[in-house]
Amino acid sequence: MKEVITRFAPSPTGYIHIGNVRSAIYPYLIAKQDNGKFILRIEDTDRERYVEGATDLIEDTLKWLGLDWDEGPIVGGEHGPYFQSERLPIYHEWVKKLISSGRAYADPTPPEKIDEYRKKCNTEKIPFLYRDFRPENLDFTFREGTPIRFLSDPKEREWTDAVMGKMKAGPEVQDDIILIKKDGYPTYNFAHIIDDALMGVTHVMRGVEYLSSTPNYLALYEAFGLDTPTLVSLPHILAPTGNKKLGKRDGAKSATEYRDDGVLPEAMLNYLACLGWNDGTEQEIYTKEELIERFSLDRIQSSGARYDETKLLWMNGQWIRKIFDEQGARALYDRTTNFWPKVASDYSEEYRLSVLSIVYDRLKVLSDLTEMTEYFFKDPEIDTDMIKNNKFLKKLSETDLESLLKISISKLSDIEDWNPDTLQETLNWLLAETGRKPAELFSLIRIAISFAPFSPALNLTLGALGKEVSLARLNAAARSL
RNA sequence: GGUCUCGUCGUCUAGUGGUCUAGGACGUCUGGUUCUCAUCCAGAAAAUCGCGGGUUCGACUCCCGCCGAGAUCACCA
Repeated sequence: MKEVITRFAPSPTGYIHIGNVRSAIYPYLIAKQDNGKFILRIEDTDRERYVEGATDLIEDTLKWLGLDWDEGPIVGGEHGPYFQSERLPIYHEWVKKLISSGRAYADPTPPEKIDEYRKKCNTEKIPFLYRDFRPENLDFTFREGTPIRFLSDPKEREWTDAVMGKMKAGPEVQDDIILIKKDGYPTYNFAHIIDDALMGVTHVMRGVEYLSSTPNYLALYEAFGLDTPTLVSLPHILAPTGNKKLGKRDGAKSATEYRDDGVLPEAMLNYLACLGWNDGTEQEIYTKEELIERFSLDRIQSSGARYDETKLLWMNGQWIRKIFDEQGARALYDRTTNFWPKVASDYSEEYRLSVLSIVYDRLKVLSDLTEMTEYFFKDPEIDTDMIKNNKFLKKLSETDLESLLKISISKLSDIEDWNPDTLQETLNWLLAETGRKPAELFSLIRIAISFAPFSPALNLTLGALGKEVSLARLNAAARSL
């Protein structure tokens, strides 16, 4: 058995949105499972749609997700170059082979003429096939500036798709496809076949939209005498609404946007891998290593799967907690660098770490940190309405509130070893002494020190804030009443 | 229009003829965890398995037809 070699072959036409990264994940997974190779190839044969910088975006995305490629841009490899635009001589050499065996011809027919043929077929309601309009005396010479077409041999074809199963197609879908465009660049249809063969690719994975053109690819493999790789059609990821595949028009974000919002690559990989695939167990959270071990082509769903950001976010929360619990606070902290509020930079790393340790379990995305932790780094703006309108506090009089705060301040001031445990003891004592319900006393203190809609457990929040800051804020709140 | 693909809770899915009065997860709702938010825990609602025929003692599972949705028919990939 040959080693598994797969590739991800995007076009540098802009950022790759999440609907497309799955077709990088799956090939990566099966290559690694087999200890094989994963290749990155840039299909930049459309010079009009080429976008400067798009290749960097693609590379960033793969790197972020941990999908390291064994061959391709940056890392090189024995089958390069990995940009199709640098492989023109190769395509020309191969197309010449086809021409000399009489299976490809130069076609000078202008596009306008072809459009005419097409329109004619449309009005007559018959399928348009270029081979029906093929010039009479075929020109079997390679010439610059003239498109080269494949001379098709339409017939019944059968093949197996790893996801879709047994497939067959009749001659009515096979045609004289363009191999080399007028500008000398190859078409996707032709280039990918040559590249995959030369690079030893064993599994071709791509979206289902290529299923219809597969018979043409089969004809090409046959004409070249090349082995057909295992073909794998990946169903579309559907937009949140409607039944169309997820695209940029639906606001599909790039993977890197999610990164910038504080989605962990582990969560993204996990979510996308399990969108349309499962291992048959009830497990939901998978590490990359587990995915590599468990992934199998035959369990890829054959129907499209809807993209559900809510579930991605849930999974991200799971991963945030998993990393904290299994790898420690420090490991999670290292991921949070870009997400703290600006003022946090005035504080020590140790302090930020202690804040993270008490808020991490309520983060959905790391960027929640920005708003969620502001009061740990900056005295909050006092908003007495927040106290007065609180559902537990609004029935208390101002004097009640004031005396509650006073006794709390004085008792808390007595704490010598300020830590969550001693704080809890004192809080409990205050509860007993004042006869107040936790809802009343705790709400008051919590609001007074944070003026935020929510905070971690009171003793933890006070503990992190420290004695000095906590008391100062309580005093300030008391004065404002 | 031709060709092809797909069709189980709102969503992702389990399910390969009886163990399915259809299981899990997200989301939703209800409780619990000394206040809040979140986590966590417990529980609830939620799918006549697209529809109609067959085959069979028995069908979500097999066959046929229909319907619905999508893809494709470029010198784009």
